[in-house]
Formats: sequence, structure tokens, C-alpha cells
Amino acid sequence: MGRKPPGRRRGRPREAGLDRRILQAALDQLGTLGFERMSLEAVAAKAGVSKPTLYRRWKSKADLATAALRMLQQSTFPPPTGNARQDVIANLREFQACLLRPNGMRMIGTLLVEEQRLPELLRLFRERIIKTRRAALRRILADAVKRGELDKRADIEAALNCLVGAYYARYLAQGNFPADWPERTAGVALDGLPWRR
Amino acid sequence: MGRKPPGRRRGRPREAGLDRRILQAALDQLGTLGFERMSLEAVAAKAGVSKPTLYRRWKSKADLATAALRMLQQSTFPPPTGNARQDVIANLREFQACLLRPNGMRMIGTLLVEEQRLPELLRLFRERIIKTRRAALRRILADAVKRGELDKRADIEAALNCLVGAYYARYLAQGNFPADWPERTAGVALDGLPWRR
Amino acid sequence: MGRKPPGRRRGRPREAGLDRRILQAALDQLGTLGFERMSLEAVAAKAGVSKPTLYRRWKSKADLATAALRMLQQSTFPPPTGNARQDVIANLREFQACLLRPNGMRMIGTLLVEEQRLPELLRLFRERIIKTRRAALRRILADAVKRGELDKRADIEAALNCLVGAYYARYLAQGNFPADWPERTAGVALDGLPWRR
Amino acid sequence: MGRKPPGRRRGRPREAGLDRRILQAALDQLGTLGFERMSLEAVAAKAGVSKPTLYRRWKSKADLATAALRMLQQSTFPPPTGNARQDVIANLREFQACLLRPNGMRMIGTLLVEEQRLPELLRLFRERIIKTRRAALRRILADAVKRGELDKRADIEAALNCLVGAYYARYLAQGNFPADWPERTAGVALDGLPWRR
DNA sequence: AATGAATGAGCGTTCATTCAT
DNA sequence: AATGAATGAACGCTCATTCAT
Repeated sequence: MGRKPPGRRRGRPREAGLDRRILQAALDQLGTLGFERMSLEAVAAKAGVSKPTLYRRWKSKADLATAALRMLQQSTFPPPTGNARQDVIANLREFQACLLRPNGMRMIGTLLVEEQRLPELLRLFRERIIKTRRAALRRILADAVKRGELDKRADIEAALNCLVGAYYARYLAQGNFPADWPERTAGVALDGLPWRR
Repeated sequence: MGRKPPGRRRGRPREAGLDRRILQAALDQLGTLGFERMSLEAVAAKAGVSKPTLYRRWKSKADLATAALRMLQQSTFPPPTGNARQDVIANLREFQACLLRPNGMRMIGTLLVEEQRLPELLRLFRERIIKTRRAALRRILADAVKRGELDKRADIEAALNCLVGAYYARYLAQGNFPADWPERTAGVALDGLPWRR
Repeated sequence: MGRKPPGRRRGRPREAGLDRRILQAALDQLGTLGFERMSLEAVAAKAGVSKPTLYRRWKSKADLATAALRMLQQSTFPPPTGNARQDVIANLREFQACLLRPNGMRMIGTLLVEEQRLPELLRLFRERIIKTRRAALRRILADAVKRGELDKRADIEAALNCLVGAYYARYLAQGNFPADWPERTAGVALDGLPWRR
Repeated sequence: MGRKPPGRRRGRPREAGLDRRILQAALDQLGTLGFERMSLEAVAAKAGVSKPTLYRRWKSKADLATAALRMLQQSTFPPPTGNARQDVIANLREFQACLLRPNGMRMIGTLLVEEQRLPELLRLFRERIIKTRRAALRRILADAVKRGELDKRADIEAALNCLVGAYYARYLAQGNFPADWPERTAGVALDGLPWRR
């Protein structure tokens, strides 16, 4: 699975960049069609290779899909400006843009559908994508704690779930988003509701 | 849809309970395997009928799947006790129990994967399942407004998204839940974070 | 098969005209789609009855098709005018019009395709349709013999084959017909080719 | 179509003769059962291959059937002897032998039944089979014109239709043939009927 | 007599995977 | 290493026919 260890390679070397092209094609299909409907025939065609070439590199469709997800880049986020609320809102706005892209939510659907058969998919997505984003958000709030703006006992994890989850909930419930969705979400998750006493 | 009034039906009557058995089998498969891997062969076998029997009732696999989802009951929730916080927590706890059941999240994954091809699935799920739950939560908060505990300008919709969405976010990020997840989530979404000033 | 003998009928009488409607629907499908693609479902629907109604009357699809062909009317032809050549040409023209109608040749194709499985179809067509037409043509030529215009030893059967067959041959070879096709065909089949000596 | 020039072929080479075996099997089925009842399952079994092997070569059942017809060889005819009448009779005799073979007329039936859905079938048959035969017959008569035995104005096309068509007509009308059918047909189509004046 | 429900068998097509160069 | 050929298994769907009123 994956690359063989380096060492002196014998025989005909693998064509450079082929792996990337294949994985990119697989990732596309995974996003567009989901795992089940992604066909190796199509992946191979898109990457301009033959099917056995896929099998030489990965031992099954599941393996290829996993490797494709593994390619997902851990995105980097702009450093916090020091204004926690504004940073949170900016982060949410970027998060929204990311998931509103075609296939954003379908990919997540695929992970959930395949969770039993291919737990690795969700695991990788967690590690590569979710973790990074949450780290960025977490840092914003942790900095606020450091600066003394936020109490140490703040339940930051719960807040992260509220902030990010509000997107999923809205998507599932309505499928569309108001322009000020980041502000409103941050409003609730950071400040709570306006209780009278 | 809906049973015809009694009257004398002509022809051989439908086998009693067959619809239910078929739809239940379909729903099982839908939850266990997702739409793509749900096979009419298996649904028919599980329901103890032949495949054409499915086609007499629904004109395609997509139609059957849709009908199966349509069978999902709109659950009923206990009436609010008057203590908003406790009611919210109870609701979240029940929500969590519901989705932690095997296939809870997989079904949602299926809806997302098939959203383009079968938007009806997500539409139905919204109408039957999501709407009901949100209505229950909304009522808890609206009552609090009525009682004057909560300001009228409270962004209730955003709060709903935070409350419910926190589940999705946690599931995607970790896959497990601490025992006090409902309390912590309600804590953040209702009260916000403990800012110092 | 076919109607039961008269006698006093007991029980609910058959709906009047139903047979005709069904057979007409079957004949349509037979012409439009051929035997294999003709579906009893469609025939029943078109006739406004249920499938078992077909089976009460005919014991199989083949039987129904046969009965449908049996319904074909033996057309009647105008009496010869006494001018053999003109009568032949008129007959050919009508023949052509008949077969150029949509499905004219397809029905003949069906008979040929099914000849082994359902020889009855071709047999009936011969008896009802072909025989009648040939009789009309034959009479034209026989009259000419009677009038002494044509020698007794004329090979009338061969001439019939040439006259009628020229249509099939042209259809298979080209698929279209010149305006003066009847005249040209009659020219050759009646007078032969213009040999020099 | 047509084999590529040698060169080094990449990948596993096609099993030798497989194309032929498959097409022959398809042609058999086409002749024996017609297009509709020809099943890819049976074709594959008869050719000793799996169904996807068919699909690697032709993209649909219709395509396979077309290719099978395309395999029909354009037969070659003996050169005219110079005696037009005898040559015509010899040609008709061979024509008759050809079509009397099992499935001869059924294949033609198939072409007619499928003319709307698969016009290509009839087109190919015209080009490969019909055209060749007609050319042979035409040449016989054209030679007679050249030698001055036949007037230039002879309606050769009409004569061809009469000659060849007489077979179809007789087949449809009677289904059997007298031993001297070629002579009698040639008699009428070449010389016409014995008019008294 | 007529109906609507149900079935067994089959079909065209696709796919993940392996084989043979 | 890479290819094109080949396969077994499955799937969605349809049909002629029979069953139970």
C-alpha cells in the first residue's frame, strides 16, 4: 500500500507525477459521485492511465480512495488578529465558502456512508481537514484566554462544536445561508442568548 | 397516497402489510448500506416478495427509497416543562440517542451523497424529521420569550443551529460523546462563553 | 381458443365489442413493434382491460397475435374494366399504397421472423391478405385469356410473382419508389424486355 | 476497422479469432431468433466468452448485431457466359438456394422488423448482399445490350425487381418452389406474357 | 367475467478485479 | 511499469403468465 520504501529502485521507474494525477482524479470522483459511484474505469481514463496501473499502486478501490483523501492538503489559516470575534467570524466565513463549493457536503456524506466499511476515510478527513480547522479556531479562543479576555474555564471544545456545527445544521435544515450567517452564529456561540436575568 | 375509502375494491387485494414490510426492508437497507448499495433484490428478499412486486408499487429504485423515507414517523416530543434549560438538555439528549443508533449518521450521509440525484430524499428528511425536532426546540425557546425570560430579539434560529449542529460537529471531529455533552452544549449555545467584560 | 359454441350462455356475459377492441390493439402493436416487442400489458392498456381478460379469451400471447391477424379483412377489389394492362397497374398502385403505409413491411417482417415459432401467423396472412390480392390480379389475367387477348398457356402464376414481388425487391434494395413504378413493373412483367430478335 | 499495421501492440493481445467467433455466434442468433430474441448471454456462451468481452468490442447489442451483419461476405458470381437467359437462370437458381437455407428469409424479416430502430441493419444488408447480387444480374443484361441482343431502352431495373422479387412473392404466397421456378420466372420477366396481338 | 396483485425467469449493462503481454 | 483484454458477479428493470378476489 502506498509508496514502497526508497532504496535503489530497479527496473523501469514509475512515471513522475502519475500518482498525483491519479489521486486527483480519484478525489474529484469521490467528491462528485461518492465512493460507490466512483468508478476505477473513470478514474483511470481521467488520469490517462489504465486500470492495472491503479492496481499496481493501490490494492483496491478502497485503498485508492483512502490514498486520495490522504492527499488533501492541510490548509493554513491567517494568524489571529487579536480580535477574537472578528477572527472567529472570518474563520467561519472561510469555512462556509469551503463547504458551499460544489461537492463540499457530498464528500462529508460519503465519509458517513462509508464509515463502517472504510473507517479510514473518516479518520483521514478528521486528521487532515477537520483537525486543522478546529485548531485554528481553538487558537483564536485560546489566545483570548491568554490575553485575559476569556475565562480559563471556558468550554472551548463545546464552543467549537457549536460554531462549526451550526453550518451542518443549517445545511441539513435549510440548505441555504443568510449573508450574515457567520456573525449570527458567532453571536450565539460566543455570547449565548440574551437572557433577561 | 393514503388509503382509498373502503368501498368494494376490485381485483385481488394487496397482501396486507406488504407495503410496510417492503418499505421497512428498504429503510433498513438505506440505513445500512446507503442508496447506491441498497439492492432491490435484497429488499425484495427481505420482504419476502418478488422484484416485480416492488415495481407494481413504485416505479423505480429512487421512488421506492423516497417512499421508504416518507414512512419515517414524525416523532413527538414531551411538552416543555417550563424550565428552558432543562428542556433543551432533555431534547438534546434524546436527539443524541436517536442519532447514535446504528445508521443514524449513515442515513444522513446518504441524503448528502444523493442530494443532486435525488433531492427528494433530503427534502423528505427535512420535512419529516428535522423540521419536527427543530420545532420542538424552537418552542422551548419561544416559550421562554413569552414568559419574559428571554429577550424578544434572541436569534433563536441561530441558537437552534448551534444546539443541533454541535452534535454533527462532534461526530465528525471525534465520533464519541462525553456523558455531559447535552449540558455543555446547552451551556455554550444558551449562555455563550464566559467573557471577562 | 376463439369463441365458444353458442348455446345458452350462463353467468355474466362478455362485454360486447371487447374482443374487437383487444384484437385491434394487438394488431396495432403487432404492426408497430412486431410480435416480440408487443407486450400484453400495452395491449391490455390500449384496449382498456386487464391482462387476465386477455388470458380468458386466448391462451397465450401467440394465440392472441394469431387471432389478431385473423381479424384482417379480406379487401375487395374493383371489378376488372376489361383493359388488362390498366387493371394490373391500378392493382399494383393500390398494393403499393397499402404496403407503404407505416408498418406495412414491418408486419411482413414479423411474419418471417416468427415463421418457425408461429407458422400460423404467416398461414393466416397468406389466406386473408395475400390470397385475395393474388386472386384479384389473377382474375384480370384470366379474363384476358377468356377474351382471347392472352394465350392459354400464359404462365400466370409466374407473372403474379413478378408483379407483386417487384415491390418487395425494390423495397429491400432501395426503400423508395419512382412515381411510375406500377407502369414500369407491369411493362416488364406483361411484355418482357425488348429483345432485338 | 481493418487491422492496424503490425508495430508493437501494447497490452494483452486480443485472443485470436475471438471477434470472428463472437460475430459468427451473433449472426447465428440473429438468423435463428431475430434481433429481439438474440441474447447477449447466449452469444457470449456460444462464443465461449463473458459478456463484458462483448462490451469491450461493441458498445451495445445493436452495435454487435450491426457488426455481425457487416461480416456477411459479398459473394462472387461466375462471369456471364454470354447467354443472357442461361446466366439469369443460373443466378436465380443460386439466389433461391441461398435464401432457402434455414433462416434465409428470417434474416430478411429481422431487417424489416428493426428497420425503424436499427436502420443500419437494412442499410448494411443492402450494401453487402443485395447490391452485389443485383450487380451480377444487371451485368448479365447490360452485356446483352452491349452485344445488341437487347434494346438500349430496356428497363433493366424493373426487370431486376421482377426477377428477384418473384422469389419473395412466391415465398410469402406459397412457401415452396417448383423445380423449374428459375426458368419460369426468367420466362416472364424476360419475355413477358404471350399476348395474341 | 373481470380485476389488481404477484411471480419466475430473463435481459442489457456495468464494475472491480485479474490475466497475459 | 504499464497496457489492453478478459472475467464473475451483480444490478435495475420488464414480461408473460398465474393467483385470489
